[in-house]
Amino acid sequence: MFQPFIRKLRHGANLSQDDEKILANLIKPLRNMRARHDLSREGSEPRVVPIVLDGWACRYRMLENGRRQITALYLPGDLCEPFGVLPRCMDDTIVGLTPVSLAYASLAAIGSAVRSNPRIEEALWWDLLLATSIDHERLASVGRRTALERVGHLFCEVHQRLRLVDLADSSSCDWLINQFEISDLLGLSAVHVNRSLRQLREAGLITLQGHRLIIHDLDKLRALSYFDPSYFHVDGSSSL
Amino acid sequence: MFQPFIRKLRHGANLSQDDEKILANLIKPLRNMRARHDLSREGSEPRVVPIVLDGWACRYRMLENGRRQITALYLPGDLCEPFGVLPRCMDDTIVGLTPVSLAYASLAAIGSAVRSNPRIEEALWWDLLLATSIDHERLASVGRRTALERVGHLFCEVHQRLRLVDLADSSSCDWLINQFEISDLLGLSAVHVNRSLRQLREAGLITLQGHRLIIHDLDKLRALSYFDPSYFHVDGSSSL
DNA sequence: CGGACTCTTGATTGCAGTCAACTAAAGTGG
DNA sequence: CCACTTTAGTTGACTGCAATCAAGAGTCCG
Repeated sequence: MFQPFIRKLRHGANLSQDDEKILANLIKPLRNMRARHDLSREGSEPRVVPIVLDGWACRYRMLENGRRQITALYLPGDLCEPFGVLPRCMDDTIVGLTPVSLAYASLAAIGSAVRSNPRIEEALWWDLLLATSIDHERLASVGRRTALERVGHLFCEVHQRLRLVDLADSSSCDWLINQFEISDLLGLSAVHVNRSLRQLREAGLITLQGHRLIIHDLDKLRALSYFDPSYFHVDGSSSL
Repeated sequence: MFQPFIRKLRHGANLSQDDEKILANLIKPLRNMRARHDLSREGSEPRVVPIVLDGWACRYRMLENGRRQITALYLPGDLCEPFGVLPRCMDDTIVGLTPVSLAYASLAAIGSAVRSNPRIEEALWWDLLLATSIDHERLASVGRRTALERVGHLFCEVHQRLRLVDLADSSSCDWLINQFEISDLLGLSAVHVNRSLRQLREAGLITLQGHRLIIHDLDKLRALSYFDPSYFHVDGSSSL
């Protein structure tokens, strides 16, 4: 049940069986949330970090004129906040993009686990570093890549992230968000996302249907998108 | 000498005199670096976090075709890495945009200070939260705001950040980067940055000369850029 | 005083946004 | 089970913001 979270952290430190038990015990109440329901204000206790176990979620900022930017995408195994702190007041919102099953870990419990166990500390810091690196790579995409490259890069990123938690095979994975959501993630219009998808499809690189992404030629897709998995900070991630 | 760093952290926790002494002792070797010199591989010890004390620096990713995206801007008082971890391998580069004077704090020293002192822990986590929030706001700018709004927003952001460390008055501050660097920060071309600057100048909102930014009408500039300082997570930051 | 940046401006191009209409698919209720 | 509504995806025509190309002016500094 807690597998995605623990499977992810295995990439960040050499965890023992006992370490994993401690991590499993951190995760307390479990909830199923409807899509589009606000996750952030929902902890049964106040100072609590949401962890996605199943489904996809995101964090976004609403701008003026209805413009929206999704600032982070949360997949199974992801912490929705840094593990040591919660914002005093929310300036952005966390919602499920699909129905989500969620666990909560209290800051206090995480803190004592971190203090007593250096491998857990290492794993959680690695996770935070990965989240930052993904943020920065997205900024580089949105700032400097073309629409086609951005869309292709997003497919590569999500595929790689799902592989980290054993939720993707070498050429396919779930795809649970629609074109509007892709556009708000990448700073594009939905119409243009649609055109870029068509190009990728017609180039024979991907198929997208029934909530499933199939990548027909990963190497070509990565080359086209300038996707280099080294920013994941995982050993051997390129051959993963 | 360490003032910017400590002045910044005061916004994150209610630090006592003793807390500030501990922070000052964290900072060890001090160095002056030339502009454009790589800061990240320069710690005298290996596991060490650079802290900017004077001058401006940045982190960037080089993409193909010479495209570049600056992913973070570092002003006096800023930590250039999260305080608990260093990447195993660098996927991006940290350089000075001006001559920079730099301090280094070892991860080990930070760790023991954090463990022994909850206010220091709180302050450092707040700092990390702020860095993330600034990153996300930039992503929203680059993804969803027009060129004029982006440039105006950047002025507001830097002005606000320099106010946090008492390096700006209510209507002016240093401005140490050129138009090329602004363009790589905001995902624009340098030519278009120049045109946006002209618009802001002709609207009577700002003057930019001699490494100095003068904001003639902060309220109007903020309104035009949709800048809302609440994302700084500082109490009363709007009236700061 | 010459050379190197940096800034400025005009002309042109092109990528991506907007508007609009239509199709397909997925719910929903009689 | 089938009309009906809603949501998601698709495509074309047109527009516009920002990129690119190019040339010239200012400014700093050895």
